[in-house]
Amino acid sequence: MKILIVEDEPKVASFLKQGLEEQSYEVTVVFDGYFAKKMAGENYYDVIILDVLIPYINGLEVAKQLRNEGIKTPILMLTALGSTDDKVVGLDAGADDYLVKPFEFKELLARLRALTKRFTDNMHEQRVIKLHDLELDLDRKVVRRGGKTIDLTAKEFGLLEYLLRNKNRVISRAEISEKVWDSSFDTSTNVIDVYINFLRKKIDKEFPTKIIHTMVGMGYIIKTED
Amino acid sequence: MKILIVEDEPKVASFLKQGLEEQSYEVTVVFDGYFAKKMAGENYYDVIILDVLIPYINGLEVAKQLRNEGIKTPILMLTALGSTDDKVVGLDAGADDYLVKPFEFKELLARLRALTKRFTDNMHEQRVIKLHDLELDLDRKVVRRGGKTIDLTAKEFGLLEYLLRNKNRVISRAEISEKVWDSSFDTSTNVIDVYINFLRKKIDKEFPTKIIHTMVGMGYIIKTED
DNA sequence: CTTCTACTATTAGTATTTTCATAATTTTTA
DNA sequence: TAAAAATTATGAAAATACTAATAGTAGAAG
Repeated sequence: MKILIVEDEPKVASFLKQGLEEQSYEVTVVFDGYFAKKMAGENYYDVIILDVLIPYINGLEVAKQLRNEGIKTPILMLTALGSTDDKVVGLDAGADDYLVKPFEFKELLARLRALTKRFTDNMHEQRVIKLHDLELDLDRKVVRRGGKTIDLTAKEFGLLEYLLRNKNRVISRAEISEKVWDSSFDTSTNVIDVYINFLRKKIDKEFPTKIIHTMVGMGYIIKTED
Repeated sequence: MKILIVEDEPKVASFLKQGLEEQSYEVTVVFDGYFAKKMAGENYYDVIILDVLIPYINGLEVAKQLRNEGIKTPILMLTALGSTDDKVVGLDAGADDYLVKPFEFKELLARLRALTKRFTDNMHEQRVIKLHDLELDLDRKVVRRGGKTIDLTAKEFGLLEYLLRNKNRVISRAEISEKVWDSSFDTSTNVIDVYINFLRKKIDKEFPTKIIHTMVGMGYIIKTED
């Protein structure tokens, strides 16, 4: 998540930068309106934190001009001026939110979350379960290992997903039968064994570190260490 | 522009209603969380103004539940509690903005403008969905690929739109049935398969790179790479 | 009335899942 | 420790499930 901070007071700027980086945002700081426009125009940011009182071009003007250029990055306006009129002007200039200094850092964080939420909602982050060098991609329904993409059938995928969600834990055949085949366990069949075999061929065979292990008399376990 | 106001204090409610109607918003007022959920679920609103302290289900819970249901209508949270923690909780519950009572009406208006702007801006930029050399034009309801304009029927278009909005993700027939046909999945029909076939004929057949892919036993996925 | 759309029915072909027989391995028993 | 028993692995065949493709029908739209 990339953030552009536009703030000329060094104290505030470094305080923000540090705090946000601790939350693992990628932070860029600029000190005046001129650079703010330039950076926002040339780079992509998830949010812009924009102080109103900055050199050259003030924050309101920066917001207005960015919007005119069609840049829709959410803007959180920051200022020492707390009157309603100031807020109204700021919001109408194109800001999406407005925060009055001094503010508590956790409120800033909450407002940032609110601003970026809509964005991340749409960009549904891809759901992936990882173990060692193996990736199970729940959206694309494929597995990747060592750079290679491996196709699995529906049952194979279902079985591997269940095992991965329960990695480092021995899973009995009865449990697998119930959760993956959703039926009570039937001793007269060895489908599970067969599918374990299928999985091994596809995801373990050509790799030195095996991840599927048999626990004789107990079931199977998925893990990396031997 | 339609607004839902959720506020149980009659004075505040009627003050808001009157003021907003003067600004030519269409206003609906409900007095408790139960009705709020019901109305927001069944009707379309551009913004919801949501008081925190309301009967039955409090505002925070209403916001949370609406978001869980996938309703993304901007929410402006309203409350007498002004502490930072309250704001943080409110914003994290799913609110897009937070206003502390008492507030000036023009600040409310400004924040409403900011909230609806963001929303309507998004609407306008999403008028064309692209993937590779395929364009889905939501205004003209046509598809273009390789310079050619392809006409689709309503159902074909609806299906392709849904798939494109979920590109790079395997979509099950159940999901398609629910979202495109809005009915629960019925195994006794193969409409979906047939429509996939229609789409393939129209948008994939004469092009080397296919974008509709079958994942046997799982559903369909739209993507370019093989 | 004709054309178009949404859908159903059916088929053949293919991919997947399961069963089964046998081999290999591990555990138990003597 | 060696043989027997139990458990698991594997390959191939059989059964089943799934999908593509096409033709046909009812009803809406023009």
